[in-house]
Amino acid sequence: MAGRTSFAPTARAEGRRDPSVIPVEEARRLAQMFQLFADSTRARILYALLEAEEICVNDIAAALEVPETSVSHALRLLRIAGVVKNRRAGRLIYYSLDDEHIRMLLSTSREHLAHHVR
Amino acid sequence: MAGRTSFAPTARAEGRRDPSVIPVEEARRLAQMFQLFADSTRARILYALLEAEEICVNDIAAALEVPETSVSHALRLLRIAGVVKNRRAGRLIYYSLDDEHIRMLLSTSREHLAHHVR
DNA sequence: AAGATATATGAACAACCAATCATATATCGG
DNA sequence: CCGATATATGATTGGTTGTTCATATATCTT
Repeated sequence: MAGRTSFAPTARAEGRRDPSVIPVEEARRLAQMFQLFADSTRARILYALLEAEEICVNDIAAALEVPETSVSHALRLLRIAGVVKNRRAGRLIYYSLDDEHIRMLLSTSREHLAHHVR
Repeated sequence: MAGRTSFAPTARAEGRRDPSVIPVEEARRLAQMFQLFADSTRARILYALLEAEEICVNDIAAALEVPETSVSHALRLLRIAGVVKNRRAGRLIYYSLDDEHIRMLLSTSREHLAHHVR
């Protein structure tokens, strides 16, 4: 998969130590997780859940003005990945963020963007 | 762009308040930023920078065993987005993470994955 | 100045993915 | 049980994007 790779000594030859490299498999899973956040619809859903604690599918669709089917597909991916969880209440299914890391991640990201005025 | 949207009253009709919705434009920029993390190569680069503080292009390429040209393309995107910064030292160009939010974001994400054993 | 090293950039192509449409399942009310 | 509501899922498809190859630019050495 990797093509030609450069092994020319550069700064390492000057006495710096190698950076410890994250295992490829872990990087792949991290990237996969970020991919979930890398979509406007899913991002809007996640930030809606960050502020509302718990919302059902149709209310998300209505609030974001996005077709229910899109929301459902989006939630499915997020659910499978363990980013959101749900609970059924009759016909309604309420979604919420799965854990504290996700919440922190979302707010940190929003803060970064706020402070990083380009 | 949005197709048919459901406006059927569900939980909202039962007295819950609307979730405050993140502005579409802000969501778009957040998603765009997450997109940068959503690639194995870029993720590996970012985590390498998280641990090594500062590395030059060739050393990244060597450490990750990825062609230099890929690393360069990856760094370009990250640089434009303000995720990493660089400094030239002769022929070498050292890259590092741009700010503290990025660092926190990266470690939080890794922690989430560690705690979330699927 | 010429060659070597380090990095950047442009273009093209294959792989991936979100939106959509159609349909399926589950729960409620009557 | 039947229609309506709420949500889920499968398939298709147009658009996006990472990798690669080729080439360009910048700096150092001699």
